Amino acid sequence: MAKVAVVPEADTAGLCCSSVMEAPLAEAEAVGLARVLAALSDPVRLRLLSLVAAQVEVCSCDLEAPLGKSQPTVSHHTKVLCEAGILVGEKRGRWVWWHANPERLAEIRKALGG
Amino acid sequence: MAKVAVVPEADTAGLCCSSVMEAPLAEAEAVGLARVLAALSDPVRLRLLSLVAAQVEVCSCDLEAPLGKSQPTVSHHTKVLCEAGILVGEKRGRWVWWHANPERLAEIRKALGG
DNA sequence: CTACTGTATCGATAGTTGTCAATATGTGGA
DNA sequence: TCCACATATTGACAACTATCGATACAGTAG
Repeated sequence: MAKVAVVPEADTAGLCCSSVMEAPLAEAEAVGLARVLAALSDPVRLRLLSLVAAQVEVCSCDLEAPLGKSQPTVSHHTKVLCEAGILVGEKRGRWVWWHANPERLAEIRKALGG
Repeated sequence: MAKVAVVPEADTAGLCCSSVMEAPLAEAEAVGLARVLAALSDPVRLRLLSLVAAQVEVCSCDLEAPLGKSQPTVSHHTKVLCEAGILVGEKRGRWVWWHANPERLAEIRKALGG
């Protein structure tokens, strides 16, 4: 192995083929979309995402202060966003650099009728 | 008063002026957006919304069977979606008719970088 | 007014989640 | 090797939520 690690495993599920506003959702589609939206339904995670998106990439250690949260809490939130495919992390040395995944956000908007 | 009642009170908060992807969110913006997204982060509510949106309007009593949930549970979910401004209810006689609020969905998509 | 019916609310319960202190893991430097 | 530091994980706790049975409320019809 010689690969730069992407920290937690992302849930790359394809959200849903059609939009919520078009046709009744199947149970599995609803569960998948709800999972991703749950990742976004927390104020700390939304602020975290906006902080990362505002710059090209941000180190975990630079998130604690602006968020006002402890290191384990920040780690927890980055993990949730990463597993939802919204954030992508890259470990370089001792640090993990996070950047947003705009395509995933586009998928979510599309599932919401965009 | 002689107005056809809109059942629960909708939270008409303006979500946020800018998108999550553009600039760091203020605490209040994050809380408001998170509240609305939390209303969408449940599989039952997503299916409920898709059922309502697929038709012009749907009566509460016609939701229990397709959702497979009890009447109090359906009532709970419609209330949550209504308070988030995503669903609008109109009481006519003994029935409540629900229809989707596409503008609210558009607001949400915009806040998500649309 | 009374009976019936659709909806909302209450109370209880099980499951989930955000938070942090403590600890473990991993990485680079001396 | 040993230390320092960035991050992840664990364990515990409080707060929240989805669910349903029981019940209250609000209209309609008789």
